[in-house]
Amino acid sequence: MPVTMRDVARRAGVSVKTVSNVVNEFPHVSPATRDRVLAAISDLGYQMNFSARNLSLGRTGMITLAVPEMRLPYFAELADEVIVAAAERGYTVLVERTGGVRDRELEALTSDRRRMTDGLIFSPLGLRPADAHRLEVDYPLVLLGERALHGSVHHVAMGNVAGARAATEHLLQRGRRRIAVIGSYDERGAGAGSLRTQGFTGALADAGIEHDPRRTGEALEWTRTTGAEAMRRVLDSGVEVDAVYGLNDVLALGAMRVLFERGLRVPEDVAVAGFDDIEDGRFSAPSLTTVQPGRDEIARTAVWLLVDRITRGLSAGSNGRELVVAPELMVRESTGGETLPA
Amino acid sequence: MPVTMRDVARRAGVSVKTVSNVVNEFPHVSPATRDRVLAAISDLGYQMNFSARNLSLGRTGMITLAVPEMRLPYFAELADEVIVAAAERGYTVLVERTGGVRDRELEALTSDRRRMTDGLIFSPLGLRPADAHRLEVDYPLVLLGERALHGSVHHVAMGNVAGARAATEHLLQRGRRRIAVIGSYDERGAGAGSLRTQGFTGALADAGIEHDPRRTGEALEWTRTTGAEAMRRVLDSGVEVDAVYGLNDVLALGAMRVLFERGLRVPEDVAVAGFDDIEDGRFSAPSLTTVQPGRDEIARTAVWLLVDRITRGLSAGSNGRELVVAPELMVRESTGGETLPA
DNA sequence: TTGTAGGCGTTATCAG
DNA sequence: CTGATAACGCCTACAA
Repeated sequence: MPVTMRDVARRAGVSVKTVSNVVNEFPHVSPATRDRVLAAISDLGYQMNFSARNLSLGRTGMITLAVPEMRLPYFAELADEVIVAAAERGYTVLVERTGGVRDRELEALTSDRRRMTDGLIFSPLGLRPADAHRLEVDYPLVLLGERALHGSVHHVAMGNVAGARAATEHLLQRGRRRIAVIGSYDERGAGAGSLRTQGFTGALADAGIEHDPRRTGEALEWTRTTGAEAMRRVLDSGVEVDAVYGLNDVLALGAMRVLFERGLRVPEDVAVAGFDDIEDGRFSAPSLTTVQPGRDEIARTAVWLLVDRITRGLSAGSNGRELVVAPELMVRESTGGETLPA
Repeated sequence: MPVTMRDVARRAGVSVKTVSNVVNEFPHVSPATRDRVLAAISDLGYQMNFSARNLSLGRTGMITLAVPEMRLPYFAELADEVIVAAAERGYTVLVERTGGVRDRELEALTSDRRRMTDGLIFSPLGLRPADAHRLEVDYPLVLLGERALHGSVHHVAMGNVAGARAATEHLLQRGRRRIAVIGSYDERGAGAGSLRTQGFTGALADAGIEHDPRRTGEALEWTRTTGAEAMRRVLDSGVEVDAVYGLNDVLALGAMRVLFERGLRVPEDVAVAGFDDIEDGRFSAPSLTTVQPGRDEIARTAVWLLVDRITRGLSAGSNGRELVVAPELMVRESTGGETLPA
């Protein structure tokens, strides 16, 4: 039923190989035969069978992007960038959803489905340092966003510590001294949480400020809901707060929502800052001061590194490099910055 | 270099067919040989070659989801649901980004890359009614979110008209009479824009209210930015406004941002409502009244319909059905609803 | 219950 | 520049 190259060849009165040459824009084909073949292709409505081509070539032209969830704005925006960058390199993107759960992340690394594509861009959330060796897989892999896990695996990291430190220092410069932090981390975790917390506490320490543990609002999952809950717990503890640092933007936005409910003004009563620079924060009221981690550069770099490894036939373990993308502080209204004309 | 079934067979001292039987959990295999095969598989680290299997089977176990952009929260959340539903049916999801641009949408429908998967779930934005016949492709296709385009193609629609009408009626019930609408549409478009506008104007007409065209804020793209710009234009026209209906939530949020800038209180001075029920709206300050279109049901239904068509070998054109998912009005603070405990 | 032969549609090799 | 022919790795008959 489906039209094959053989059919096209017969129709055009040439061999299968010639059809293949035409389809793949192989240089040495005489214009005459080429036209004949193209005519046959359009007459018959021929379309390439990718499974066959992939089998023959030993590659698929697809890569997998494994992320926690699309509904987390950071990953949605990341996915957009990855898809665009991949398209530029002639690749198409299969999205795998891990939920940020360790077991599912390990599975994404080893499952059969992984074999459907040529390589993996992987943004883990639940993996622990002890899992590092699991990353030394025998196919092309590029890791995203983390540093603690690296081992010898290729990865593109963001400046978690530096970014959080810059944001915290900014709050200090605004005269805030009772800064709450929203969104804690699993101590065994290797994720952004612990790194950003390092940046936060480091900045406080440098300023000679002691952090009251009641000002820590834990949130294992990073969503608006958990951010709001954590903020409530901090406020309910009775401790005074004149600023809030959310370890990412959705946490900060959830916290800001609670401040609003409690009648606290931002930034007059409480200044707020986040991390990620998602679009929501640019349009919240007030707009959110945050750290732009260089998402587009991260995505682009990851794709290029991966494609490079694919074409050169390198697996994850060999010769891994670390690239760190520099973060940038974006000062907005929530810390008393300028009102941006959106 | 790669381990094949042949290698496993040799190692286990059986035939290739037996290995295949074990791998595919074919019932009639003696436990003894099965164990032997499994041992060989794990010894050798065998992993199935999907290209070969796909070629043989004539199917890939992948479906394509074509959407405008992931960074639009509605589509991000939709993608999550689609990925989960597809996984339940044993499928994996390739994401195609159309940008909502007509040309790219047409290309997604016909390009070679489309052939890499077994079917397509397609959410068009830029197509016009005149393009309807282009949807009668010869592979399994399920259309999302639109009604005007249907033709004879299978599709899952949301209640655009009913939802927008319900939201508008709600604003009227709150005593608002000078309602602006944000987010216009291409008149030739077949998209949600025209349908939701119908719901909006229908409700006004039923209430005997004439719509001042200065209260229409056009926005061809639906983003916070364009919503904010449209809102500014409406306000700058000098026309009075006591409510705003955003044709989707990001438009409404962008508009709300401008109201905030101008010192207008929501909902006291201006009530605001949207469409989509994205997570942002539940945590904005104030929280956003909106229409929940039944996103999870839409995604699940679309996947099941598509898989059904794939397994039954039906192409797009034949025997298309339309399923409409009922919308639900979510009343929140932006129209004076209860303060939700987030 | 297990093995053998043939084909899935393309691409690569190597003559002509 | 073009055409046979043999892989690519797996699956479905059909046989044993």
